[in-house]
Amino acid sequence: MAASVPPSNSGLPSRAAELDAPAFSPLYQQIKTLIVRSLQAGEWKPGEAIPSEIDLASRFKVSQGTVRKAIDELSTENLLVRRQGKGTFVATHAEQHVQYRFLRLAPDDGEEGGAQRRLIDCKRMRAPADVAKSLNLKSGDTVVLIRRVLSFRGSPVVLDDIWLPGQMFKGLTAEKLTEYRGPMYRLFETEWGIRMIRAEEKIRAVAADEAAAELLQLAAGTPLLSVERLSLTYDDKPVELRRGLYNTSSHHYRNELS
Amino acid sequence: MAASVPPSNSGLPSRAAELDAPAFSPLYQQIKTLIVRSLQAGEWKPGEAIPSEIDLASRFKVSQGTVRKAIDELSTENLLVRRQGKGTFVATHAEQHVQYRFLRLAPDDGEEGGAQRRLIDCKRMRAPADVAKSLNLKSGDTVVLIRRVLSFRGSPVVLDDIWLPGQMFKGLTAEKLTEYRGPMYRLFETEWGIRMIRAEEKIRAVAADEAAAELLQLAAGTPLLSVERLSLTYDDKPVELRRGLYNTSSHHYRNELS
DNA sequence: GAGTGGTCTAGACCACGGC
DNA sequence: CCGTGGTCTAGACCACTCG
Repeated sequence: MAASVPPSNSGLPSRAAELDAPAFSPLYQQIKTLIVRSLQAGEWKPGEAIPSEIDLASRFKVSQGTVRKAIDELSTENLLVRRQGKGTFVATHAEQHVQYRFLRLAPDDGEEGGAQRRLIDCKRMRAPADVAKSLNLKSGDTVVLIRRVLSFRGSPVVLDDIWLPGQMFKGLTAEKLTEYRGPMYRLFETEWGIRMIRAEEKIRAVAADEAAAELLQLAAGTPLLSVERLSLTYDDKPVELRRGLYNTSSHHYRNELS
Repeated sequence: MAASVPPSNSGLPSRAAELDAPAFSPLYQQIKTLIVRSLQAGEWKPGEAIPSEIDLASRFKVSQGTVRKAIDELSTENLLVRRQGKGTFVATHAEQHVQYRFLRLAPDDGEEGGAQRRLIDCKRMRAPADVAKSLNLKSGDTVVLIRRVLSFRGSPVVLDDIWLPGQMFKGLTAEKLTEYRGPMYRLFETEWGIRMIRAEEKIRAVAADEAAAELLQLAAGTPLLSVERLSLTYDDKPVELRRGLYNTSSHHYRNELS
């Protein structure tokens, strides 16, 4: 970390031997990288507070303002959560102000109400080619397939097929899933230390096939929202492929554009 | 604008006579409001540069850092665009790095390729109740209804019904729409000074009815993505209701979650 | 070289939360 | 009361753009 005198870009990253590359990284960017490394290494766990800005500033030998800018960005990226007067905390999928941070489904009338989960299946198998490709696995690697249904006010609305790298999720069993109270992503954090940071979704309209129709209690051929979600952890490493079918007869997928 | 000495919240807004309200608004927030007012009033037009940070700082009698923070936020809200070495510019739907800033449809294979537009209809009428409600109009107010089809590589993919407040869009005719080259939102900016800032979408899966099926050249009953978009201008005032039907057989709606 | 945004620092003070 | 994040200032220097 460049000290007080000329901040002449003498930090850790950048300075790579790539010709004609910009190869300039501001100090606060380097601090960001260092903080993310610590998060990744588990130095501070989800829900815990990280050191205060002043502490971090002295640790990295930079001014508080520089640490502040780094934390600001990590905060807008939802890796950290600032709480005035209390401190800065590692973001978590539990106790998040909203449960189901990644589920964009909303009831047409306002009435929220929690979801009931029903586990249909949970097994280990060899990854199909397309799944392997999305998860950056070798074809033939083992994956966990979870199939489940979410119901709202008694009506089944979401059918999810969830694919996870078998290597990462050792000991994931149907029992663990059914026993656990709380969001699945919270279980992933506490049990395997895997945090979903962001996700990319591809959405289309499809007709319900026989299997889906039965599980969602509707007629085959009914139009359903198909939501394919690839969830990523630090460094944009993909760790979950989720294929959901949503019955949108009384719910909708909401999105904000800007 | 509070001068150099105690920045004791003596700005323009806040300080309202509302009891037990927080009633504290940081300086940079007040600056933000002032800048938005100028944008709204058309002091700087889309695509133009706004005054430099130093100029604005002296104009508002605050430090450059405070103006900077205000502009930073307006920039992440996509109202302004910063360009190092050149200045800060009013965001526009034209010449935006991507055309169709609000259209989240992507082809399944990477191949981009522009859209062909075909205008089906453009007429003025009394607003249906639901449309009036969404657009904050009185039922019976006149609205413009535009119906059009977007095609990619020759295949019709999107059928849009676009509802606009008649009062705001005086002189909008089918001719104007067909003549104009470039995104519709750009036309709205130049012709009526109306800028779409952000939008909210509700997405569901529906079956194609006869009319939609014919226009999109597919069988009735085919599952389609229904995208209802409410576009807002400054102050979150709704100015467009757009109901789109997307054929997602070779395209998908992409979304980023974080 | 002049002008613009971008980074970094140092220090003062304010608002909030909890002991 | 103290410690935390939040705001504001002032000034220095860097990187980018353009004439």
